[in-house]
Amino acid sequence: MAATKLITLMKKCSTVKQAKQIHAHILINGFTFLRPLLIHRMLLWDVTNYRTMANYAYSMLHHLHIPDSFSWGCVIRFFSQKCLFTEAVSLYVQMHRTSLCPTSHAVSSALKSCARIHDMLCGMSIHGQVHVFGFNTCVYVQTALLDLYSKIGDMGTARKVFDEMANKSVVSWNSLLSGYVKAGNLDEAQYLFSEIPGKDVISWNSMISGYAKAGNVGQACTLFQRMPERNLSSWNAMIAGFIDCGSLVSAREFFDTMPRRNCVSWITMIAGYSKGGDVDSARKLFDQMDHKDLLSYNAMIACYAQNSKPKEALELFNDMLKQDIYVHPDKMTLASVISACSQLGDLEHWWWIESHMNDFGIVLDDHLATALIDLYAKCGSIDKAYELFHNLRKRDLVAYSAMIYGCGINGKASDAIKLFEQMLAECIGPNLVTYTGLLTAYNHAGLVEKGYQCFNSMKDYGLVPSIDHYGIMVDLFGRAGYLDEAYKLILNMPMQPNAGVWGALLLACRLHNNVELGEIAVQHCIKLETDTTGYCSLLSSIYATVEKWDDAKKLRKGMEGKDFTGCSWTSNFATP
DNA sequence: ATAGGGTTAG
Repeated sequence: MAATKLITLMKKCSTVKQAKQIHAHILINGFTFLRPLLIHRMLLWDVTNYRTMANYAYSMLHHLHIPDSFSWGCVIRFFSQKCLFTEAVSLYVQMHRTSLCPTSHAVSSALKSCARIHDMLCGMSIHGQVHVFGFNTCVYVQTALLDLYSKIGDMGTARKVFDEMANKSVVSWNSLLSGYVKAGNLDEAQYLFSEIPGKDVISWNSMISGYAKAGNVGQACTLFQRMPERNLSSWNAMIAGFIDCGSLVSAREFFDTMPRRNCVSWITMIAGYSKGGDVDSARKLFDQMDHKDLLSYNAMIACYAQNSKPKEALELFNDMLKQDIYVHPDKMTLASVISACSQLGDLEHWWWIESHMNDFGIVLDDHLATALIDLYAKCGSIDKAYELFHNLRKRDLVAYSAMIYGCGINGKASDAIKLFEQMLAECIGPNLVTYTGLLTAYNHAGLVEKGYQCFNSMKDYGLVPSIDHYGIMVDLFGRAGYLDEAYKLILNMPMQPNAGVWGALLLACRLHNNVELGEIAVQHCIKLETDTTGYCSLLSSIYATVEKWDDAKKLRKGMEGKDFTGCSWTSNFATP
């Protein structure tokens, strides 16, 4: 077959199977020079299974006897366009080892990929190569470089690259602008915005979301009305801005009036309802969506997981896997799903998912491992949790807090304290969640004095104890028999005590048979919660123990006909 | 090459 014929075939070919046939012909005829062209053509396809494509492109590259820089550039650009950033960077490194001179496509795509995965080590080394290979005047490469620094928030370097650029495009301006917006430097952004020659929609949109994120919705609205042309993103930026300011109603108004909507509009709105705790409205919107993509499923599943509806989260996850057009779950899906399993204490559901990890094409990363630490710890497998914790690449605040809490609920107070000290040594500042775990640990170990010291040390880190922290302290004092201290703590709380706090006191009164405080506590509990049978039964058993039969009788009469055996409150505080 | 969307701990 002639080379020209093969080139025509290449232009028509649209499946991997056809490409393989053409490739075979190329090999038979010895037209190796046609391989880069085939790769190039294939990568222009609009296909859904990028990973298969990417793997194939990669293997083609390695079948070339001497891969040329053009082919490398094509494949690297393809990977970065399809969001396979880690793969793109590793390809660039491989190419660099062959001592080929990269194309501008290769360099700019590699820089973009570094920016997305925050691989600054690689990014900066490519920065060095930019000078070596003489891309000082290439707008694409320089803009990608500027964008890299802009994205990680190093505005000084970003500005330096920008100032030294011989040619700037509107993209370069926008890149710098979005960096200032993200850094919250609105003054600089505003000044830059006024200087941009030939602003486009993206410049306007960046400025709008800058004002909206800073809480200045009024100014965002003004710009929105003044801008010469609006696109979908302009509307979406306004919706996101309203949601950031908590005005869900205005967000919904914009959502309803916009001329067209895309997935981003829907997801922004769903996430907004989720943050506001309005799960029903979120689900209603979700059901109205025509084409649900991965991100819309993720938003809805996360909505359930974050609003204490783990069963619904898992149900939706199962629905997602059963769709006609298969939606491939990703790491973010699993993070929410693991959180749901953890809330249910359902380790077996996770094991089922784990057995499908390869099918999903998901590799465990630190983020998922942290979610798993919480799951395993909650299910009592503290050793497995420790194993995951030790295998983390980097232990951050969330990982430490999850592990400390895990130790706390598993009665390993000394481990929790050790972890806390280790965390401080690594200069990671604790937050309220860390202290919840730590206080839980002291509570389970019954270490009253140390626990109280710990509670008082919160202010050293600028932390104000929440109602839950007070609840744990009341429980700790109360169980140890320091009922007066527990009561004093409640009276001195800076906020209104809730049923949980009074309930902890009531339980302590039951343990130590204190009628006076028990009556006070139960009165507050009844005032604060509708389902009060559990509280009453606790009080009644106090009466019974101290042989106040009349009071016990009276109380039981009041509860007649009510079933309090399955009361969730009593099981929450059940003694070990 | 730039804007607008979904992840983990109580």
